[in-house]
Parts: sequence; C-alpha cells; structure tokens
Amino acid sequence: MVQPINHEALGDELVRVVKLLHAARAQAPLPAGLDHSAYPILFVLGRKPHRVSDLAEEIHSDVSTVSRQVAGLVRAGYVDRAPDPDDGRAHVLSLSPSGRQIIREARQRRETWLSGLLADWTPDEIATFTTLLGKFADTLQNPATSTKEPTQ
Amino acid sequence: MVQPINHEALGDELVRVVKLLHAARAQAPLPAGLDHSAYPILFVLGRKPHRVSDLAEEIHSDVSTVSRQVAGLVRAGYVDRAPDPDDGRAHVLSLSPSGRQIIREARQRRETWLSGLLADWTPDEIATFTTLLGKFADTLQNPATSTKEPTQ
DNA sequence: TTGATTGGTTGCACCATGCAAATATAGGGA
DNA sequence: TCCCTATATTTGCATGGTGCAACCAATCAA
Repeated sequence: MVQPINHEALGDELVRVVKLLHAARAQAPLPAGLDHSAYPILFVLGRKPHRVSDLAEEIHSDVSTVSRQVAGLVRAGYVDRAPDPDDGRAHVLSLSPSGRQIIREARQRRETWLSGLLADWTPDEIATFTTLLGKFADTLQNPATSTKEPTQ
Repeated sequence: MVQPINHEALGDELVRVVKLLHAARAQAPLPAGLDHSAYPILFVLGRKPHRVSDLAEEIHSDVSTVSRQVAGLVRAGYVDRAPDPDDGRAHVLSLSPSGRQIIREARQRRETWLSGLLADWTPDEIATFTTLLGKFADTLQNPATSTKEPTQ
C-alpha cells in the first residue's frame, strides 16, 4: 500500500451532487397526469416492452406498486397493455405514441438544461466527466472486489 | 456555436449513477433506531447546531416533518435539544456524543466502501473524478446562465 | 397590556408502499 | 384428461411518512 487516497472528498461530493440533483428535479415541471415515479417506468419501457414483474425488478419496487403505477399510465394513455401471446397470465407493457413523445420531450428538456448548466465547461471537461461517470456507474453495477455498503 | 456536444450521454450517466447509488444505499445496514431520513439531519447538525426551522430549510422538508424526525433522534439519544438562550420559543439542536459517533462511523463505512469499489481505479482517475464531480456540484449550486430544469 | 408575529408541536388527511390474499393461467405428472 | 403446484397480476389492507392547518408558547412593538 502506497498511501491512502482521499475517498472522503469523493464521498462528500457524491452526496452533494445527489442532493443537488434531487433538489433540481423537484423544481422540474411535470407533464399532465404524471408524477416522478412515472419516469423510470417510461424510460425502461422506452428501451423495450416489459412485463409487470420484469418492470418491478428493474425499478426495484414491489410488483403491486408497479401494477398500480402502470394502471395509471395506461389510464392516462402513455402505456399500452396487451395480453402476452405466449402466456395468458402475463401482460406486455409498451409505450404508446404519446408515451414515446413524453420521454422524447423529457430527454430534450434534460439536454437543454445541461447545455445551459455546462455552458462554461470546456468540451474536454465534459467528455472526461461523462467518461468517468460512466466508469463509476459500471463499477457500481459490477463491483469487482467490494464488500461493504455506503451510507447517506 | 461550433458543434453540439453530446449532453445526452452525460444525462444518461447521471441518471444511471443516481439510480445505482440509491440501490446501493438501500442495501446499507442502519444503526439501531435510525432510518435513512436521519442521516441528512445528523450530517447537517454535524457541521453546526441548528434550530428546527433552519434544519427544515436545509433539508427541504416541512417544519412539522423535521420536528417529528428530530423528536425521534432526541428520544434515541443522538441529538440534544436545548432551549435557545436568546429566544425562549426556539430550540437549539446539536449532536450528542453518540450522534457524533454515528456519523463518524457512517463516514468510515462510506470510505471503506469506496476503497473497495475503486480498488482498480488509478489515483489519477479518482482525483480527476473527484475534482469534476465537485465542479459539477458547484455548477448545480450556482447555475451561471441556466434557465431550465432537468427531468427524471 | 394588548395585538401581531414567529418557533415549534400536534391533529388530521392523504398518498405511496409492501405484504398477503385472491384470481387466473401454465405446466407437469398420474 | 384431471389434478396439483407454480407463476403473473391485481386488489384489500395496514403502515409509515408527509404537508397543511390549527394550536400553544414566547417575543416584540406599540
């Protein structure tokens, strides 16, 4: 071991960023009939259709919770529910055209927001930050040798 | 304008990291008598004593909510409540010794966790990531020219 | 002293969540 | 083919956390 690296600063910054992003998100305007829990669902469905149980797994929520959330989105017309042709018990959920429109707009708003926010960052900084953030996400997703869990 | 930078990738990674951090935190063991809402309060009080209303502002929660959370922490012995010498209506909340101990341990766990997680990152990568994350937090905290809000 | 203001707590209703029971369908043996 | 068990989903119910509003207590200005 050479010398201990200062992970404390990194931890602090992570907490700070998460907190600030949370605050920023709370300010964001929401399309009619949607609450914040809807976005994860719509984004996941945007990648590909899912069954309720798969969706629940993906979102880390209980199936019953997702079932209710989805019911709302179906009622609002953002999600289509079709019986699974292969399994009469299951339903296949997919984005409706207006659901697709919603996430397109959301993505657009996010991009605009980031553009303004990062106006005086250099392209190089942005690229590096994106890369490292991705690497960090990869590390989180697939912890190689880790054993412990975080706090706050 | 030279060429549009790909903020979409950055947005995606941000969402991904937040989501993964959230999942990781959900796994973390909690000291007796604490729930996750306690940590922000303890950390804020760790910096300096606060009154209930200031705490509420800091946490972005309603005063009544904070009042109840604090009551629990006082009951559990992590927070001391003293009448404000300058204002008989107000209380001054501060960390008790065991409260201080809790956040010391939490910080320690977080550091250990990060050490394991980043075991095969180079010191340089870690340093750069920390710096850029800090810069991003600064930008979020003090948006220079921005107008819009994020999504998801 | 009184009235208006501010700090804090408590009553109440609301909403989201998870567990468990209920329903419906699959699918694998007797 | 007929059960019996397992799985997908929905719904009933209880719980917990939240914010608003009413309330109590103390301050401050007139």
